[in-house]
Amino acid sequence: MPDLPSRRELNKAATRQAITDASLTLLRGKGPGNFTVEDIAEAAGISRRTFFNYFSSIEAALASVTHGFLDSALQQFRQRPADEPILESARAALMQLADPMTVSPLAELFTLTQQNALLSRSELEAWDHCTEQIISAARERFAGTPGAAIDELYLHALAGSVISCGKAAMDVWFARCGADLSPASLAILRQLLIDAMGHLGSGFGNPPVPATASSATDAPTLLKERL
Amino acid sequence: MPDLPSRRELNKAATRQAITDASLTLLRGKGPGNFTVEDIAEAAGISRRTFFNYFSSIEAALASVTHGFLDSALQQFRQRPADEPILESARAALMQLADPMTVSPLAELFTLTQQNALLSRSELEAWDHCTEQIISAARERFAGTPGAAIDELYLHALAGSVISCGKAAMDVWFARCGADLSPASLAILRQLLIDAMGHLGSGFGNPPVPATASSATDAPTLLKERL
DNA sequence: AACACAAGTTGCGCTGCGTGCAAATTTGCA
DNA sequence: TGCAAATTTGCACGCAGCGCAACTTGTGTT
Repeated sequence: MPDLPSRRELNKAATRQAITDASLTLLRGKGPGNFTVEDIAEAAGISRRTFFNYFSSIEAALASVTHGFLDSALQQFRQRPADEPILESARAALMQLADPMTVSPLAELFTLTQQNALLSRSELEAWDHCTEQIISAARERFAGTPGAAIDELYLHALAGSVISCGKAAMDVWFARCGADLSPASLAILRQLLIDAMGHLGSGFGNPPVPATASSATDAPTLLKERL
Repeated sequence: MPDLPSRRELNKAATRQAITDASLTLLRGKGPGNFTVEDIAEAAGISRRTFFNYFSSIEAALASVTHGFLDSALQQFRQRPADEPILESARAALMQLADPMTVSPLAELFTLTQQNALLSRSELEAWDHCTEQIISAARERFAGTPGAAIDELYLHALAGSVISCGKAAMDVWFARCGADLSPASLAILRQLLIDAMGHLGSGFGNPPVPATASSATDAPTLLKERL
């Protein structure tokens, strides 16, 4: 099953890639809302109609970047040991986002998108889709434990909160560092992810600047999870 | 300022209301996607063009229900005492959702929407918009405290998680009770909101069924917040 | 009350989206 | 090689969304 890259599959993947590439190029060049599906089709070397065979809208084509990104994070989550605290699994999975190769496309989308409300729709959809998949993944994990009845509320609230914290870290990081992808910038993102999950793990019990000073930027609260 | 309902304001409010009413009626009658802006305009007694003076799309018109709902919740949050633990404020604000008059329109939207991916876009947008407003509200509150520098990450992560938990409670409640608005059903919603905020406040430290049994449906973990 | 001005509504026209359909083209398989 | 299935493409249609220029209605002034 993993080794069947038939000609059809390859072509489809290539076309799909060509579409998203063309979309991103046009987004860079003309800015959001200033190009049409026909422009994309022409740039990708296909017909307008074929575009719609792959994506239902321009936004959807661009959101495929986000989808790919979140899917890989989810993949990380799934292959975590089942006996690990679930927040720790989530943290580890989110951590993989700080890799330059992975985060780079998304960061660019952020730059070009954030001001524009139109595009953010599909982005929200992508994050929401990921939330649902996390719920499934977590449900499967807990299904392994025999006795316990599965608490759907727990699953939904947890998955939603984890995703929210990931998004919060990205938002703050982007507001702070812009499109900077330098190692220093990525280190900040990494730390923001850790801190966000830390806040979540401690029930948001430590409002801004807990006791003594020490700016939260340098040595924030470590992630000393309950195990 | 509160007492200037000029004729123009009243007309606009009435038209706006007429549009959303007509939209909801058509949604009920014909189902999502089976009616046009022109239909709405006709039912509301206005021109197609005027519709677009109020809303940029059908979804936006329907989402005004959600917006109104969340806005009132936000209003509750803002008028909470500033020295109250912030999670408690959020819990109290979300609690007001369990009121039949308030939750009824939203519950109906849920019934008609949930299966349909098209509409949920604007719903997500509404929740996201509310998140941003919570961030602002919380930022203002903390700005009252003199010494502390404001931790944007804390704000974003907190607001996002609170909203996620509210959404999670609504999702689970709806999956469990459907469109049932009976007192018993609303009691369940109320309890789900409490439980969700409880999970959040305890850092999701108690996975499904902590120690001994006792189904989480009957006597779930109470909200014994840190004060 | 008549006026002028601002605010809101409406009709018109245009571009572009999204989709059903059927013909044309490409790929998989025997 | 030739047939069947999958995929691409052109065509056409209805509708969304918006700019624009009249037109109507509310507001405040003399």
